[in-house]
Amino acid sequence: MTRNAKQRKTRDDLLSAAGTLLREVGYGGLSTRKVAETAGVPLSQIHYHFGSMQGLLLALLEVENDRLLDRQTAMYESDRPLSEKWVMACRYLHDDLESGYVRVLHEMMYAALSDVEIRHRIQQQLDGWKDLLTSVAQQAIDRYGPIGPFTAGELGILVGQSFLGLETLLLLDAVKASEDGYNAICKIGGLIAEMERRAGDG
Amino acid sequence: MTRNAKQRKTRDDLLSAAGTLLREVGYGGLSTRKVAETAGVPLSQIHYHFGSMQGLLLALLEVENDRLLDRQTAMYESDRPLSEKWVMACRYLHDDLESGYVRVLHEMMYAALSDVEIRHRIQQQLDGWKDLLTSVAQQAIDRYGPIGPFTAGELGILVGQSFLGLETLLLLDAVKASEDGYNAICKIGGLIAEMERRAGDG
DNA sequence: TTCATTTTCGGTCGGTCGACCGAATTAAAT
DNA sequence: ATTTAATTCGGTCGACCGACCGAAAATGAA
Repeated sequence: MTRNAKQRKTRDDLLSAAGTLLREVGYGGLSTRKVAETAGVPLSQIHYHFGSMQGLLLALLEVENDRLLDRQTAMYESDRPLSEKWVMACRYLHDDLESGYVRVLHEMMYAALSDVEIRHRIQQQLDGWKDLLTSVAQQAIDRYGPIGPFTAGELGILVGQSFLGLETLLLLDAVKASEDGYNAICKIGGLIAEMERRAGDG
Repeated sequence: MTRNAKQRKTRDDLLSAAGTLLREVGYGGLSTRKVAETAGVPLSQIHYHFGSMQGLLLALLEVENDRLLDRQTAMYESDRPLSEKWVMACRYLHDDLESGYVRVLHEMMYAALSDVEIRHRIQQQLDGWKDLLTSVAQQAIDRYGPIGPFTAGELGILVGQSFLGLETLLLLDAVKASEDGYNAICKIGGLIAEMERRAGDG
């Protein structure tokens, strides 16, 4: 293994360990020592590679969010009907919840409440999600005409914040609420399918 | 001041101080000493009145949530048209955000991710919100007929999780997103008004 | 007043935290 | 082979944490 490869491995191990711990013990339960121990690397490597605990978390945030946003973007760029894309998005939600990614991202959002640098990053990434969902909504409006009184931006965000809120419910294991929440979101896919059928291109 | 009154004052001061600090420095920035200092009472009073830091937080959670849920319940029980109630709900959201209550409740939700006792409380309270919103949705369905393919429970949660997600965006100062989010939520009130007009009882 | 109970108080305990340091090790350059 | 720089490592620093203690004060009953 070359020097650079080894260096990168240590870096990745630290990022991976931070993600694992974030899922297991949450943001408040994180510590440099636990991360280093979980990664199986010396404590000092955290400061060497990321400068500080915050630096590590910022890097982790970027890695995790890019992963999700890229996948979602690719999915929406495929040329399936929108209703199928919606079903895929619902399935992604389910998968990401099981894998722990949702937990990681939400932990970072809470970290953002008390850390301006993390907040700025989160804001940029939320902008990315808004742009994606808005463009999807715009395509739907272009094809099927206006949807209620909403602009594409409003529609995109309405969808986004519904998913966001549902994620919160699911993370909290609010069973009574989250079941209906997931069903409601899924049924919206049915509404989209109906819209496609009326336009004759389902 | 009687003995009980003084005792209650100390208790309330601690709860109020915990809320203040939760708004200012977040859950992670809390400490028994800061709370005691902010409240202007000795450190040991926290353990005397609440047994532990967690006990204090559970009490705070109850106080803050009851306040909001009671107000919202009373508002929905008034006999204004639903569209007006919706506008009120949007105004409450705005007020609660400015006052910091939203921040406190969301900080507690974050804490709930890593603390089972807090999580159980949060779950109970989310159930309370679901019940309220579901009954409102049920009334609307009774009066105006089915709304899309949604049950009352699904509709209530759909609304609830949209507000929840919007709160997250607003807390994070995700300006680009939250403006459209707030507008979209408000416009739903317009849709409700239209529904009322069609039924001839707006 | 005397006494028992509740409440308040300052102080301290063991423990964990993030940050940092200087020595040791490794890899590349000459 | 020797030098130089990059990287790894164990260990330690001061700061802060929640929990707890025993003494002291306040309170109400006798």
